[in-house]
Amino acid sequence: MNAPVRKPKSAAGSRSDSVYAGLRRAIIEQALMPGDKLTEDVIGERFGVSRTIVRTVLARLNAEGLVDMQPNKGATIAQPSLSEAHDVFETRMCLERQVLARLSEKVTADDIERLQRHVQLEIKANEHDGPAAIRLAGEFHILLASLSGNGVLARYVDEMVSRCSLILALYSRPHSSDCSINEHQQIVDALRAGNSQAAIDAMDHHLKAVTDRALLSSAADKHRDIRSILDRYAS
Amino acid sequence: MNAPVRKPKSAAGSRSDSVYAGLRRAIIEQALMPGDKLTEDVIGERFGVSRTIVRTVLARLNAEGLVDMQPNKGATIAQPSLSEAHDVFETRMCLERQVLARLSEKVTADDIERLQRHVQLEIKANEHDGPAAIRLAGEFHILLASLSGNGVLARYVDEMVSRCSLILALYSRPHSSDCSINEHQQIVDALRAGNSQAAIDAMDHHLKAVTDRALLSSAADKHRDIRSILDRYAS
DNA sequence: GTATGCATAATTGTATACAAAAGTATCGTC
DNA sequence: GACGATACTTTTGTATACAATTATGCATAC
Repeated sequence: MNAPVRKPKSAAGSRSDSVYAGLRRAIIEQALMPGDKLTEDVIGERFGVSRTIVRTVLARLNAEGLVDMQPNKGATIAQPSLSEAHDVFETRMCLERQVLARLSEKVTADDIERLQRHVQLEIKANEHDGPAAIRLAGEFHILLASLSGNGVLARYVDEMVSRCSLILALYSRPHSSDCSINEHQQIVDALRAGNSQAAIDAMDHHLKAVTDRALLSSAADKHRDIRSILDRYAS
Repeated sequence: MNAPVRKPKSAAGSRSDSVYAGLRRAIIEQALMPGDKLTEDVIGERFGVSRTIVRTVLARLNAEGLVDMQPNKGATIAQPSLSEAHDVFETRMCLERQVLARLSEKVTADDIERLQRHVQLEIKANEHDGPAAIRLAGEFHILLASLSGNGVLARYVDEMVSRCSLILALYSRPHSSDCSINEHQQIVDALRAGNSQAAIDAMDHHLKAVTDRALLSSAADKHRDIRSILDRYAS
């Protein structure tokens, strides 16, 4: 008997919300890539709003870790460092464990069905792999979090998941889905069976696998730390 | 061999940072109380900046859950509901457990000493109980989180702690410190002894106690002049 | 006394203007 | 051709202007 999920009604008017949603989607679907410059005028022109609006949106994305901002230099899509990536994954795992601990206490048949339908969607989207598949994989986790009934937890999970998109874009192969759908299915199955520990274990295993796929595969390929490169040539 | 703790370099220039810091401190020290109206003109006038700056600051505080904003109605100090309060405490406990799990693996003698010094500060501040005591109690947890070395985790703990100030202000006795210093000392002792489980247990017990103390009685309303309060925080 | 409309004031939402800073191109010197 | 100084362009930081919305006060009716 949860209250209807009220939307956070983010500060500014609905005008900025659509800009926010658009930019966020572009980042998460990896249309905008880490490092890309976000010039206020350009964005404002495309979305048909003034720089005032764009500015608030960029500040918000910056607070969520999706955008980097430097004084007098403007905004770019964030490029999380490897150590930051580890922090994100660790925190994400901590939060999602809690989500499953809560869920296995209170999950309803309705919830299970909704989760199962989502997994079906993922399977379908994966056949013609596109940007939608990436988004859906993340949204599975966000759905779980929102079903947990703890809004604060859900917001943090949401943030962690979207930041993972950036990490994937930086350190993993292009457009590799970060989630094996099989593992999602296992989580749903464990929840349906009412097996709390199995559900948490499945999530644990899943996120460890995601971390490995994301970071261990090609750390050296894409990410280059200028400092360490110079070190090799300084002597 | 961690990189030096870089500050988040929050989006906008240093102009807005001082307004942000001032408002935030006023909220955390409970000079501004939940429900108080935050008129953009008034704040801008007191801090000597234009509404543009104030607006970005309010949006930021809103994103952190310290300020409520409604379209065309403006901003007020947030009044977290009882259910939101529970969500915050639950999430906070989840995060702080992780902090201690990390810390007990890697804490140094230097860290311990810093924590011990902080507890001493708390003891001293508690003698002439003022707003500083409230702030210091929260900062103990923030210090723990920052020593954990996970910046993402630290940011979330920071947010949770400051939102707890609001909850305290709403549901607890005025200016009751949320933290018994004794319990802080126990955590430091457990860390010094290198006893990971004891440290986590101590934190667990502490936060449960905080939750109980927090959600006891109701607050009393007084008529306070926003302007004069802001003056104290505008420098 | 309480309620209802309307005029007025206060406040917010957004665009624009202008100054400061950063970036870029041009040119002369060596 | 490489380097550096200078003028010009672009972009950001902040204030202000103005329209739209909401709150307030006051008179009137019941």
